[in-house]
Amino acid sequence: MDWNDLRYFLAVARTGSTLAASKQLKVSQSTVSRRVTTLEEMIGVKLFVRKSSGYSLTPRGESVLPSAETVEAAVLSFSDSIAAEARRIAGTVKITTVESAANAWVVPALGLLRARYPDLRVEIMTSDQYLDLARGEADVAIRFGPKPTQETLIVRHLIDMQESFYASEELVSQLGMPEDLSEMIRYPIVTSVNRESSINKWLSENLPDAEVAHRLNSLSSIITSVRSGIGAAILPCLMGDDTRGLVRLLGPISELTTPGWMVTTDEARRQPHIRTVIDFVVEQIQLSIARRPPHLSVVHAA
Amino acid sequence: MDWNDLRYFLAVARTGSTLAASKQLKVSQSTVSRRVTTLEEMIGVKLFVRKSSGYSLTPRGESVLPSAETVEAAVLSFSDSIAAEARRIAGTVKITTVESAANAWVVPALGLLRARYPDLRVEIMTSDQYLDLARGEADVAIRFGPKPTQETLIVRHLIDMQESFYASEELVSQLGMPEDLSEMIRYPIVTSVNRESSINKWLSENLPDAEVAHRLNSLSSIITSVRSGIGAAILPCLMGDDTRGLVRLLGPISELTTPGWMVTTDEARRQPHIRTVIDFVVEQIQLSIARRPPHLSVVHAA
DNA sequence: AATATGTTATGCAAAAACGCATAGCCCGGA
DNA sequence: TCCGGGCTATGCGTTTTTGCATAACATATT
Repeated sequence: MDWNDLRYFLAVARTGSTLAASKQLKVSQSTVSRRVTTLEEMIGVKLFVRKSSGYSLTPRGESVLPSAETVEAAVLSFSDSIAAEARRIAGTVKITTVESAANAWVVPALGLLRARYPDLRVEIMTSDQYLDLARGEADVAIRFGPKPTQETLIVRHLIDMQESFYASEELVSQLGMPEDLSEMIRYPIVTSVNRESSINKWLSENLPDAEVAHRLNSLSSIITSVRSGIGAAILPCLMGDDTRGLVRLLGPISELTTPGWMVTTDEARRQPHIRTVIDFVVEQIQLSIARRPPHLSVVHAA
Repeated sequence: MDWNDLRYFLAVARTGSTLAASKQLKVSQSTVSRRVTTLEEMIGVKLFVRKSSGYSLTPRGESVLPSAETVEAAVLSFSDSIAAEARRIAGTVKITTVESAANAWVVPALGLLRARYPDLRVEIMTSDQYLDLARGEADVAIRFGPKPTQETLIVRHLIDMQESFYASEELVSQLGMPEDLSEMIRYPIVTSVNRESSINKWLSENLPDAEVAHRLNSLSSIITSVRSGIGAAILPCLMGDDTRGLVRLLGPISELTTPGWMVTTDEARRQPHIRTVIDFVVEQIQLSIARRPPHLSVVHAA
């Protein structure tokens, strides 16, 4: 016997028709009709009399209704016990990371997190500087670069952040999709003002003749300029892949791949609400990686 | 949330592995694995820790286990209340009908009837004579022929019993499948000894030149002789279609089609156990008609 | 009386679930 | 150290389930 069928039975018993029940259960009327029939066949009891004005309970149906309601109450209590547990997770968690990771991972996860743990608050502080976890400036950080080594920090490897060239679809159709790095000189480059950044260093080493059209000081403004077709830029795949209108030009640049880390302190990790957020965000990151379309999968450039 | 998933949760919690649970639930291991994962995603709680030695409950899983067991108990009690109701249906019911209907419908239904109503006994008396319902010689009769008219009897139309020519597959491959009635003269005929029977009358009118190879006095012996390849016979489709090795030669013979009736007395019908048997048998007959293969569907001969 | 609303059951195509087969992991015993 | 047994997860082809569209029917309303 199918336990789910009891829901259909209850809904039809209450609404008096498979059509009304289907709306309540948010399935099609045909499904309700068929599930109820299947249930009757399984248990060998006609529960309803079918008229063209609707379904009404037979005496036998009437007599088993309380039993079905007991099941429903038990399931509700099961759900409640989970929700109650979730409510015990409460408090505020401060997360710090760079703009791209925040937008790609943390912010999108917030909706589901809140649905699941209504009493949890998250504060996100995007910054290119490292906030000091030990001093309590934040509870959790997602950081990129070499693995943090301070003994007081608890570090968990997340994923490598890859960088790649991006340009607008329009620009690509004008200038043509480059086959290898040398062809990138066709593209004007938009990049950051910080000449010491690893991206700019890589550019001057590997693409010294490129025409740098503009230098901007924030990632989001670089993205905007790329979308508007001004030129190509090296962007984190995290952002480039999720930005409509942008096309990845070449594979990820292996030299610019940097590992990402979930960092926290032992003290913070002991607090249930912080731990909950960490686990949740890590899980969401794994999921978002898993459902990435195959053509954007993580492949190192040749 | 899927109520069924609670069963998978319980089974895995009890057996300690998806493989063992799958055997207990008689589904595949992959299904168990996937259902549990889906449940966890739905409720947003990791219920198990997965090791290659099996699944073991997390603290959260441990804490919701009692709730799930409550649901299970409620479902069990639901089933029990149905079984208990069925046990209240008890007694002996005497059914009389002809051999073909008994074998085709009543006997096959007995297994399921007994599973559903363990305290119900059925006695089947096949007879070509009508037993007297009013005198209590039987409680229910399935009869063929013109609609019974006695006022004291309650009559319900079942289905028309059709008759058709049958022969063994072997004989058909020798003599060839007849295209129309005239070609039936190729076949030796086996029929009943009773020259007044409607079948024999029809034969002498419609196939006067047929060679009657044998005359036998019981339907089952006629069938046996047809199966052994002695000749063709006009048989009820009910029996011919369900007998392995027999092939229907032409469409049903419309003149020989006789309506079938479920007959009982008002007094008998008032008794719950008799009524139960009637309803059950009628239902099974409808089902057996519904799942008849299309090439044997009820079509009148041209 | 015609019409609109609400209802059921069912054919058909799309979507989801399932089982099979398999690769990989871990642990205990030869 | 290697093998065997029990376990998990997952790709793939097949079966089952679902939703959509529809026809048929009853009921109330215009």
